[in-house]
Amino acid sequence: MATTESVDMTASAETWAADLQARGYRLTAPRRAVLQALGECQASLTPQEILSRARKHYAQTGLVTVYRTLDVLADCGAVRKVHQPDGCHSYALASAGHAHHIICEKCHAVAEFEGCDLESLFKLVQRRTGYKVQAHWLELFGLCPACRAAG
Amino acid sequence: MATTESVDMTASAETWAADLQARGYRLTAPRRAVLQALGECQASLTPQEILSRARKHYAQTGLVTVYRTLDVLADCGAVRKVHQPDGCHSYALASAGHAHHIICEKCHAVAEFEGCDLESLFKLVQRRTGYKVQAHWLELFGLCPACRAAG
DNA sequence: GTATTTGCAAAATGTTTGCAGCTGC
DNA sequence: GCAGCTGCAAACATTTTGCAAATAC
Repeated sequence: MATTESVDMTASAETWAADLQARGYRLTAPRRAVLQALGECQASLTPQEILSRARKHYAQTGLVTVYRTLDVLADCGAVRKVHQPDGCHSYALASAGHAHHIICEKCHAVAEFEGCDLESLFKLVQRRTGYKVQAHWLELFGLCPACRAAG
Repeated sequence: MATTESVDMTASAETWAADLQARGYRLTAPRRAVLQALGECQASLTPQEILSRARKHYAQTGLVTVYRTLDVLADCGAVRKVHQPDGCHSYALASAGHAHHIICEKCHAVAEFEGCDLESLFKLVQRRTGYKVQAHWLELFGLCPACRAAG
């Protein structure tokens, strides 16, 4: 029903909303709606999906604003683009810090994990290829607990 | 000019060409041109870039055919889509087997490496998140030997 | 009060499809 | 010779841009 403001915003959505303001961005109704849409869904969403979910919170939201909001959120590190073999046009709300995704191949739910210890791998690759490793990107695919249970 | 056949095709391009035929696909001039374009370039290429390089080998090549050839090659496992933070619209010729990419952030050269030992990480993630890990995807970013030397 | 943000329409970009003619096998 | 392949043009989907009205602060 959204009585007034950030009512029933998930914790992470609320945190990022504050972050947005701290950076001098204005906290508008559409932006709040996008954050809520992303926050209440544990799967990654395409801009279109974000739009339709955001409209449940703020009906006049436009697709263009979704794109622009995603830009702003990416700038703050609040969203990550989720890359999947069959397409990389979906976004998920990020938690703070360096993290990786594990994505359910069935329902596309996304979970994050940290603490990847890849240092020894980097050393090996560096020795083999001659490249200097500066960044990395790791995504896992599998089945989430719910889909495992379902069958 | 292309005297007759697979003149000056790189080794891997030639291997994949044979593979294509073995699978019942026809080995046509445009397909050969696309394979050559990918084979002689160690960086990942967008469809547009592939087109212009392929035209050096077979001038009438069309963009549509590049897309269709990439589909066919992907079906054979001959190309991999290279995902980068700033876009995932480029392709690179693959070597056989499970492999990962390391991509130069400066010149976009791509090298492959194998032998990622991530089993222990998978176990950890599985325990922490409850997901069953089925596949993974790892890409490293850094500087290739040439760009390192260049400063 | 003002600079930022919005939504619409339109443009730009990237990819796919329909179809008649060409070509590898 | 014939199925598979090609190139063109056109359709389609997705993302970006221009601009006047709306709104957060």
